[in-house]
Amino acid sequence: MVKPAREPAMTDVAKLAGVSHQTVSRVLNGHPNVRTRTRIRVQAAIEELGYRPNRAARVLATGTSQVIGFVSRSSTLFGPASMVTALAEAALRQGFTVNVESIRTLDRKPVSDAIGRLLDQRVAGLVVIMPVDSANDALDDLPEDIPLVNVDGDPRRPTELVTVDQEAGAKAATTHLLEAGHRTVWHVSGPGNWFDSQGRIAGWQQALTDAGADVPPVMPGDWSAASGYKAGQILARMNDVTAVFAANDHLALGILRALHEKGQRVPEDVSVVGFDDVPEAAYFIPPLTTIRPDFDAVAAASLDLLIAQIRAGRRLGDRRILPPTLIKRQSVGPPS
Amino acid sequence: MVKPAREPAMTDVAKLAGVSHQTVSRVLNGHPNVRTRTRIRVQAAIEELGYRPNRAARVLATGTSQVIGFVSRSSTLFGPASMVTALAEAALRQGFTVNVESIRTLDRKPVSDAIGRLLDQRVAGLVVIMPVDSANDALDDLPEDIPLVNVDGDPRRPTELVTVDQEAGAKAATTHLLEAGHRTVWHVSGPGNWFDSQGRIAGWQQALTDAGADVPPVMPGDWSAASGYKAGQILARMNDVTAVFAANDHLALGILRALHEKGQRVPEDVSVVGFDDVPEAAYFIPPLTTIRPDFDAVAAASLDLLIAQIRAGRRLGDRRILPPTLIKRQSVGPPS
DNA sequence: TGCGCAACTGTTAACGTTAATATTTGATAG
DNA sequence: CTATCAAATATTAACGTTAACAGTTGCGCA
Repeated sequence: MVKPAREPAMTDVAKLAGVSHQTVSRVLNGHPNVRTRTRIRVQAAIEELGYRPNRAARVLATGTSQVIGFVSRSSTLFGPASMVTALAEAALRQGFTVNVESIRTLDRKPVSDAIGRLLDQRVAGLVVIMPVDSANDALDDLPEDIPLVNVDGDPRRPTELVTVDQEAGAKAATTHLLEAGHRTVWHVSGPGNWFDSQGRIAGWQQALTDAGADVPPVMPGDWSAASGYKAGQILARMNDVTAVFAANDHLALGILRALHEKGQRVPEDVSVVGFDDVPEAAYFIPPLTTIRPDFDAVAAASLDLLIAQIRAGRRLGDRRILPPTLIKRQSVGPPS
Repeated sequence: MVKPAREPAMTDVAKLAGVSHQTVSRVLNGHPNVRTRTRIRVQAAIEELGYRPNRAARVLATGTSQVIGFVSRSSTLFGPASMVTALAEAALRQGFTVNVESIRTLDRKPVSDAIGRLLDQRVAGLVVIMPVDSANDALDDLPEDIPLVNVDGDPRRPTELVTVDQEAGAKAATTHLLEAGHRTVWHVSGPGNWFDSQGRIAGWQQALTDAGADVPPVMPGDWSAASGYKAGQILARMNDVTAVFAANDHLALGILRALHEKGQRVPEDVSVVGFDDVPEAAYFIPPLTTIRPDFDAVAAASLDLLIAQIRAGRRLGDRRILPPTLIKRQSVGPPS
């Protein structure tokens, strides 16, 4: 008579293999000092019973899991959305799994709660995307010793940080436009409370002042094509605008459309550069010159830093600033 | 002397409150038959110690967790990417958390492995996005009684299914074009092994035959703007093409660009309709008429079905086919 | 043949919950 | 005042692992 009511546990395997459950545990965890013959017998028993170790029991016994907690604002923004899957995949390669807490707003309270829920599950470490100030504050509530990587966080904060070099990217974009012969470059920015926005504004300003060019006022946007479109309508009316650096590709898309509607040709009348290199950017009208951050590299670096901390059992204060690449397409040309 | 080495456990709370740990458990789980006075005392003790229950122990004791497993191909496609966050958020509202297994390919083996890892963690249920056949097969390996919802899966398979009504959407798109006066409508499709593609092709054909219109050959694409561009170049060369239904917005973007390059105006010379209503679609040149599926609703429905199963303790065979909406913009007009 | 020591294996006790069962308390009816 | 019974609380035993330690083998060497 079979009794399939309960899933096989370690003791069942042990009985079948004629060893103690501890030996099964040793085989499972690759401990040395197990005779090859017994190892094989145990593995056969595992196979035969279709035994799978119970994670919860392991977590309880060891006090830690092979799970990484991930906190981010729920969003269909290209960057964050790519991060979830890239991270989950990178984690898998290292034998970890990812638990996602997706929150609506980046205020301190919800972020704190989300982190709390993850800690309750004894996650081995945390990767958080905290691109604005309010969210970063929540990190103060954390215990000191939990491994943590902050993606796109406050560069001034002394946590482990992984981020794209926003300033370098913005500089490259701006310089590229100046080198094409433009006297100055306008900028349509992201939301002011995002560190990414701040970095891109800083890089743009830097490039302009380095070149001795005028620094026009920042046109504020919010990452959306809609806000790019609004800014674009204003820019299209001013006849001294020949070059625009948009803080991301969607803003650029809105700008392209506004320029098109006002009869301004790109790049003949106005040159445009974006940021992100979304997969569609190459098919905008015209194909968009843009800055490409490597999101896979960000995910991989985040995981590297996190796993190093997990191994070390403490924070390491490491950080990675990844340089983005300028992708030249047809939206940039000399001024006419 | 304080000993903060160990985190407070239920017994610590019990001691402080002067009750047994079982009473603490009862308070925590909202069981009846606890005197108000003791409840308050226990809660005070919990507060004072900063006690947080250990999930792993609970999972071990109950045999189930408040975690939902999510399996999907790692991808930055708009649909799937939106689903992760939408689902995580919906889950949170119901007191669940989401564990993501993101895999590179939808072959049977990796899908099976991913599901296995989730089962090891005793997830309460599974939400899987299995838009192609090979992946669906992996579902056969599952135990019968684990709650499961299949998003975008095989409509012919007898699992709980949540999906957008692809046929209805495609029909609406095609009919909209026919009603604008076009004699027929061309279709640039998604990859042939996706159920979504199949449904959209079927709906498009149906609408055409219902209207007694010619059914042109399907132009195959792969969801990418690049493949849309290629198809668009071919379409632009044929002078009897006046209307195109693209299987998604990115394909449509590529088509728009190809038409633009060949000097074909949209919508004067050719009308185009997309599918998905990505946030940028309203800023294409021209703004794209498209079909909008409600991804939040898909996520919410998935969770509803899953939770119903979890409560019932078995599969229920329920399914939800959600109707999408036609969003009219400026890429459609009468033939000239 | 037996000694010693490493290699291997087994035994027992955690880990922190919930479930099942036992006990105490307190109110109510007689 | 007590018997009864429900409500409230306590006790004990799982759940399935790993850790710590104890015990047993077997081999090389004297």
